[in-house]
Amino acid sequence: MDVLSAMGVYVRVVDLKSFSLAAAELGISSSSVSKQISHLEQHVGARLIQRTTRRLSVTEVGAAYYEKCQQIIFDVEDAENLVSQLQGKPRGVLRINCNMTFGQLLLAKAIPEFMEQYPDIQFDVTLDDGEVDLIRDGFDMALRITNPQLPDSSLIAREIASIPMFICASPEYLAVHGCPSTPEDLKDHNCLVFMLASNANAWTLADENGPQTILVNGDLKANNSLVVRQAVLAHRGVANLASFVIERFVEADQIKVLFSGYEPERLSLFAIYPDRKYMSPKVGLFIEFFRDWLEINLQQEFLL
Amino acid sequence: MDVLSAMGVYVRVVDLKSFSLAAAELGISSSSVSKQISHLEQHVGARLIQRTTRRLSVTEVGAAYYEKCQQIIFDVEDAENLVSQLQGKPRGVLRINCNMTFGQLLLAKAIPEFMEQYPDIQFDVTLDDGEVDLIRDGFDMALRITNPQLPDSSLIAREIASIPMFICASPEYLAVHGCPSTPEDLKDHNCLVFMLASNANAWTLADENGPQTILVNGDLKANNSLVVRQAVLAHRGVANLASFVIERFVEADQIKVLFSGYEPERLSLFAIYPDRKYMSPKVGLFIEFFRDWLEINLQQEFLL
DNA sequence: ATATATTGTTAACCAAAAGGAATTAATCTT
DNA sequence: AAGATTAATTCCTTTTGGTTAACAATATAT
Repeated sequence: MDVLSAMGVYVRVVDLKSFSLAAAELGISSSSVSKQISHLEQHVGARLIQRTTRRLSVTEVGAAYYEKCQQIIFDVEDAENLVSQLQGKPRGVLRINCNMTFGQLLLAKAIPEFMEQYPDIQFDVTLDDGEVDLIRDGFDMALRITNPQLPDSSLIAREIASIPMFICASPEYLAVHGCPSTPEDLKDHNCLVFMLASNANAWTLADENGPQTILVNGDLKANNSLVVRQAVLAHRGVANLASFVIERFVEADQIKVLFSGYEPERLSLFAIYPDRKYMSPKVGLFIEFFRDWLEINLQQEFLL
Repeated sequence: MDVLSAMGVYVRVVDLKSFSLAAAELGISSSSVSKQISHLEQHVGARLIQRTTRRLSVTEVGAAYYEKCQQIIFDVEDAENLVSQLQGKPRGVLRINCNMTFGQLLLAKAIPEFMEQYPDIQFDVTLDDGEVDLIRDGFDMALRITNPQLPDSSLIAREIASIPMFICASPEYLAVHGCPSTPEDLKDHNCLVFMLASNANAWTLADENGPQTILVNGDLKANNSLVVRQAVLAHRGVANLASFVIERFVEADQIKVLFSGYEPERLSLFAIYPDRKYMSPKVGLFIEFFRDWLEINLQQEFLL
């Protein structure tokens, strides 16, 4: 039996508390999962998971063994990273997680260029805006846009770009509703918010007197900034969107940037990766590449 | 591929610096070893061993990976020990190394009794008097008789018995050569030495005035105490032998114990095992058993 | 220098194990 | 009680790991 792969299966089963979910995630059949767990139990000489057809519970022994398995799998990866590092030839699959819209608009463009340069690296890209546990979900790294605050946990978060935000609206909307000139004026406008951060409708604007935060209201909240952008383009209201979301439309004069005297609080792009002794060279390499790529392709000053 | 077993093979190949020796030791063909190493190299994406048909050298990458593999294999065993421990059901093979004569005379008797009691434990016994590296040679534990001095290294050495030594000779020898009564008298006798410890011909005897050490000479040195005993039985001279080596013959009056006023320096029996977080219950169990067994079966006072 | 022995690699082949699909069994929900 | 969900089991196919034998390369002995 391949003990190591069985350990991997076991860990996923315990994580997901389900044979079938683990099977789906690992891309194998549930019968295979069942067999592997049985074999592993036979191998260690103890029942690891108490299972009825309907529910699983990890035994005391199983819980202790689970911890060990996690560590061992981690160490095996570490060893392979070490080799890869000493070897100087990055290889293998880079499993990357990224925010939805940023991924669609920027990461999606950067990856083919990177792959051109490093043909021995494969990509496995997952875009979503939910909470991610890198280790649990098996990602090598994540790209996350958040307020520039320090993320938690044992992960390393490296800020690789600062994302300018812009309060904006369509010319047509402004023609009808007027152009807000002070932050206070926003209270009288329909503010379309991209709702991910907990306080997405608190917009912070800074001028030479320092920052101020305005609570805004409107008739659309969406968890996807393209939905918000679409509403802006349909003249529905004012939004606070990232430069990369609107740049094309600003250049085409379909969207106007407001508040030239103020600067909305920027967001930060963090590259997040596990803190391991030997980082996979793939990860380091891609982060470097992407940082440089963004410096060229993220037109930070396109309308300041 | 079974990465873990390939790691095991790799470690042995590096240890022994030979594919064929590793194959022999692991009980598989050398072609299998060759394949596994190749697969492992392919898996990690680097050459681990630089090989001509005649000589091996571990690459820089291979050396680093070797360390990792050792640790991983160790940790996997540790995890299984942990399970076994929590489980309370000792299982599996106990690989034990022991001194030659002690093993033949005492360990050999104890093992069947132990197996009677714990039928789920198998034994793999190796007797020799050479230097042993538990980890390298894959033993779970060793039993070693030495002067009561602290052994080195990262191993745990637990003294489980004190072995009385006796200066002895056959009645026939004594009739011809006389009976030595002071340690100094030994200089005039043919002293047969069991030659393992570096200073085997320095015999230390203690009386109420404290210990004194005598350098003895004779015409036989052997690295096996049964050879020495045989010489004693053939009236060749005086020897310093462990109680368990001569007891049968003392009881049968074929060997006489000398120096009732003195006590030769005792040796200690150490149980030696790796210092791991989770000791295999097999090991602990057997040590306990054997200590108790020796207390009954090692007739420490049979002729004092 | 030539022959010989040793050692790792490769190829062909075989047995055993792993993996998948479909069926069965168990139990939770309604 | 019926239906739905989930793990176990069975049967079948594919893959892997292993062996033997022939081969290539390189020390050592003569």
